[in-house]
Amino acid sequence: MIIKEIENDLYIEEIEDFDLGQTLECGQCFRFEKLLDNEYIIVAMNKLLRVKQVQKNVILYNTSLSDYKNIWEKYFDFNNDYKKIKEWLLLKDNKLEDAITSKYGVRLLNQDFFEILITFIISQNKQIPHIKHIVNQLSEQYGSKIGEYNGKSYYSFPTVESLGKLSEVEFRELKVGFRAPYLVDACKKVIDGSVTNELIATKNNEDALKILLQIKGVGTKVAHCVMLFGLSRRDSFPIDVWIKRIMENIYYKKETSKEEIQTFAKEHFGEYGGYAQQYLFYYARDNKIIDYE
DNA sequence: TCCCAGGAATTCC
DNA sequence: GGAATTCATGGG
Repeated sequence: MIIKEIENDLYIEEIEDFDLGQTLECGQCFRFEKLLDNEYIIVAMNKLLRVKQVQKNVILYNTSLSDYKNIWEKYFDFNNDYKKIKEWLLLKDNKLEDAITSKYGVRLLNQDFFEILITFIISQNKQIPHIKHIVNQLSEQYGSKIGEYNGKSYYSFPTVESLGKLSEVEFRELKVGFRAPYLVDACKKVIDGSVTNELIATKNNEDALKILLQIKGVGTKVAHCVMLFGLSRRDSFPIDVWIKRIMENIYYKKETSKEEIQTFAKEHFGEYGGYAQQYLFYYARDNKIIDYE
């Protein structure tokens, strides 16, 4: 991998195991728009970023080397060795071969804790396009304008201070429905310090989950998503309808409880559970895997 | 009209 | 203690 700063843009050359479209569209992230094939605009980390991929080269437009080193290298997980991860998973289990081969370019983004917490509380029992819409509305109304592209304005994800001021009624105006009180409770607990990034970072998995589960509306699945996407805990294994379906199809050949799948994933995939989960999730959803009967 | 969505809380038995 | 129902909202 070679990094070059040319005028105002940053060029990353010869990057392996990365596909921009797959990484953004695999379901881990909601604040992006496709501009062209292999070209996207992303809102993350209080910044607006236009990115383009041409084969194994990636261009981050209007980005300095220091922003890359301070923000984007970590965000895109570029200093992680996915060749090693995929080899480990495939050696462990060739049942993952189709998913990993098909979704070879997914990287797990290192996203902001509070944004992921709020987003995945909203996500429950919703389809991805609608989640995107609500998070964009939320940002437009309560975030800060961080830039324009093609005449369109973009807004950062709101801070906990600004969302903490909202009432249940104000959340309902964003069409979050029954999740409104959950969002109020999440903000309250982040502000009063009972559920924070810093606190959870010091805990083992079991205790970290317990802390997240204190929030109303955060159950096992959302807690695992927060751990995986918002706290970079790559051994987490969120089990939603798609994961349940594909695990039943690949491993069990019959209807199986989430508890049983959770225990199996922990034993079987260990510290790489999160990667396995994301390859499987994206593959299952993209191929419209159906319930096992 | 009915069914489902990157679920979780509540109620029922 | 596990299974069924309820919770808003939008889309197919």
